Amino acid sequence: MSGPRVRFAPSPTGYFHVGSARSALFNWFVARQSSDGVFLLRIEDTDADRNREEWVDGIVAAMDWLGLHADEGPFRQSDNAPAHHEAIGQLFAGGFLYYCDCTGDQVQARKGDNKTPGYDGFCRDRGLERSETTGVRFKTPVGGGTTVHDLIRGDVEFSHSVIDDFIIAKSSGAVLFALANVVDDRNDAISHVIRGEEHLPNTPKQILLWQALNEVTGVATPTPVYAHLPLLVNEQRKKLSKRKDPVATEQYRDEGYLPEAFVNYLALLGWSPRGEEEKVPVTQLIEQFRLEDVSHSPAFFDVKKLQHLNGEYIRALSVEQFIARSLPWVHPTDGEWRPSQLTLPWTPEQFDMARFEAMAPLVQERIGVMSEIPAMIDFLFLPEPPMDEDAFAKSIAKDEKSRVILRALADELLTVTWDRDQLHATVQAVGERHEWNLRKTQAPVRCALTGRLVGPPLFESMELLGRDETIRRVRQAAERAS
RNA sequence: GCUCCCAUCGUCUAGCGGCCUAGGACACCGCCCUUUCACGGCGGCAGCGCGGGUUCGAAUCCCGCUGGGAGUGCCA
Repeated sequence: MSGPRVRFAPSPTGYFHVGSARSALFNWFVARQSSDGVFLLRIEDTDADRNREEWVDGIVAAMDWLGLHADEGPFRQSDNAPAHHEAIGQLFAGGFLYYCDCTGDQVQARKGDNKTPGYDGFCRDRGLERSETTGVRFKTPVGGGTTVHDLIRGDVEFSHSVIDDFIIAKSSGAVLFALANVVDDRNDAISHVIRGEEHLPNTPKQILLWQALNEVTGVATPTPVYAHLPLLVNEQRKKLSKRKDPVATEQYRDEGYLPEAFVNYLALLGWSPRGEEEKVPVTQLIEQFRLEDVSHSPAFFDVKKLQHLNGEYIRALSVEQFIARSLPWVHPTDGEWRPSQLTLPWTPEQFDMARFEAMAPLVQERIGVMSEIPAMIDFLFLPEPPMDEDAFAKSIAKDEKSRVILRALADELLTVTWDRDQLHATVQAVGERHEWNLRKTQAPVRCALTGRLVGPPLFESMELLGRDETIRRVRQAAERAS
């Protein structure tokens, strides 16, 4: 008994959808559960009008990022065209197909308000020959029905009376998904078809095709086990839309979600690990995952929860790891991956690795995504603090006392021992001299130094900035407000 | 319209007839910690869609209703 053979079969028509990522992940889980399981990647590129080569690269890159490496492939469905056409020949010989030259308008006109869905079978017995206007249709059996055995949903029955004679090849000769997918799954000896719920309605068609192929080829391959995953939906409970919803996996990568966190979160959508802990390493995810346990109802992709989990993963990193993995967002290297559209406020020359390393542990416990890092540390590298005018107005310009304190502090800073504890004591003392507590005093100082009212701990920041620059910024802020 | 799927806190889920006065997590709200913001800790808010059965007993099984979703392409 050999292990499961699963496949992920995306079409390269856009960014790598998070729903696709989850389908890929669940397939990968199943493959990795057996030492001899096989995870196969097949690019379903039969729709020449919509496919673009760059999207293929995108899929591969995104899967690579998530650590979902294919054991076989990536294959191109288009490379299998000869097999698809051979299948059509065999199915024709077996009497399963016919040519049809009806246009959509004609079918519509004939059907009127007939409620039966799909094609009306007009050409079924016309015995048309192949021409430039004929598509190829499958003769769906007239009576009976087909049962889909679904690991997640149980048996789902479809009456043949509601399955029309569907098209399997266009008049151009191009073979369509319905057939190509089945031919390839047979040839690839796929044992489990794990995919989105939207495919459930066309599964009986594919089973019919599979059985027909078994008959005409003389090679009886067992139909695969099916598992249809619940949809991923948005707040409106609608299927995640490429146009309206943030569904591009690439975008999450750019924003600084860690792949291990992303994988962990994806696994939580429609499934849950044992116990009460949700942050679970991928090895345990693989171990515990069971298709039978996947939930039946749609799941909302909750970015807030993703971000929380990501924060947990970030904090679980050692400082060294955190620093190394921050680099693409703070000091990207030529030739290495970097977030697209990343614009750093500082130049590579201005970046100071030592300062970043000193600040890193403080940053690490404050962020949910890596892309938050630059705004927390930019003041360390820029010649002038990036001044937030609202913050300046509120903390410095508004109250004369804050300027008085700033000037007094600048003088004190001239002689104080330059370490965080002394700085702490000094700022506090100067504030208290003017009847301001530390909470209140730190605001104008922080603003003067960092340009903002929120950020990493103040005294460590001062320490790193150095005496001269700190004093200069404090004085400058006080003058500017006068 | 037709076919199919689905239904536990706002969200993701645990629950697979008694362990449930329904557990966890996110979000939200308090409190503590605290130099801001976070992190962390503690606490709180909040749910089995409705109606019938079955059963000694139902969130769990069955039926109906209602609600939501998907499919209904010479797309995948």
